[in-house]
Amino acid sequence: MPELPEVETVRRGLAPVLEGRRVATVLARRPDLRFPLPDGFARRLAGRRVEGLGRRGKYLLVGFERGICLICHLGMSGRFRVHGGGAAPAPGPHDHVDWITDDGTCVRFHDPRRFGFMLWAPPGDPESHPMLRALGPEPLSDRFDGAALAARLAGRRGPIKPALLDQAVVAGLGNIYACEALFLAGLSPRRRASTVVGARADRLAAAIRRVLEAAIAAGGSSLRDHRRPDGELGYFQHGFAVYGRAGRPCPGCDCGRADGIRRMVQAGRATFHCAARQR
DNA sequence: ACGAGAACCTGTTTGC
DNA sequence: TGCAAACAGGTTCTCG
Repeated sequence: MPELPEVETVRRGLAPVLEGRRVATVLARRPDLRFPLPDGFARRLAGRRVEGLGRRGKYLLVGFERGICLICHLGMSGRFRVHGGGAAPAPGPHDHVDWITDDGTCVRFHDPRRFGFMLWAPPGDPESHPMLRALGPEPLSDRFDGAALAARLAGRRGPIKPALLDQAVVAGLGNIYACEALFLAGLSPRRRASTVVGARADRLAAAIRRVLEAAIAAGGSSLRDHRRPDGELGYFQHGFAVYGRAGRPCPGCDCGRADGIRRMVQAGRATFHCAARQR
């Protein structure tokens, strides 16, 4: 599922029910997700108060008292769901972890494909974890602009679209928003990454920021698995210009081609683009 | 150094 | 209709 806007939607949904509360009970129904659950997972969390929920790229950071921090990744199909007001529904086959807070709210992690994971962050300095340290700039931060993006793309001879999926270039883009940002910027997914400099890099950085902010405002995109923690659907999927729209007309394009949007495969992933509008 | 492809796992969609 | 192949929002490893 989840790219940056979906993870941010999850963070915003969980914060009000977790922050300031104590995790009274931890239920882990299997010992592993993508990786084994970390040492003492249930024991170390039980009874501990949640101080805050953060996010870095697609990683959700759950900060507990006394410097304990859990790094969560939703993989392709992971989702958190909040069940308030009494007993949660009986767990289904892929409901792997429950946290029951001291006011009886159940926060449940569900992940059919189990590409998601939870790991301890280094105490006191969560971002020094190897997985976070390797991340590129946070695209919604003040420091992210065309120059910062171009610097990360310098020397890359492959096409721009797969480069945008590299979390070391910019943190948080996935297949959907990489396609959408390139469309908004008018750049071909096939363009050599190192040629995205100057005004082109400015346009792309601005497009990335714009599409991510719009998606967050819409509660993310719900294609298959993504739900907001309250169970509601995101609705940014209705705002896609190109993703999943092969054979449909290109929106906002005067090229007049009824089959404006094309699908191709790059680095094993589907890429959607308008050949007339993206150069 | 970089990039393509496979692997990880399950559910859903597509195509014959 | 039925079955098998293809495909899915991610990350990491190997190989060339």
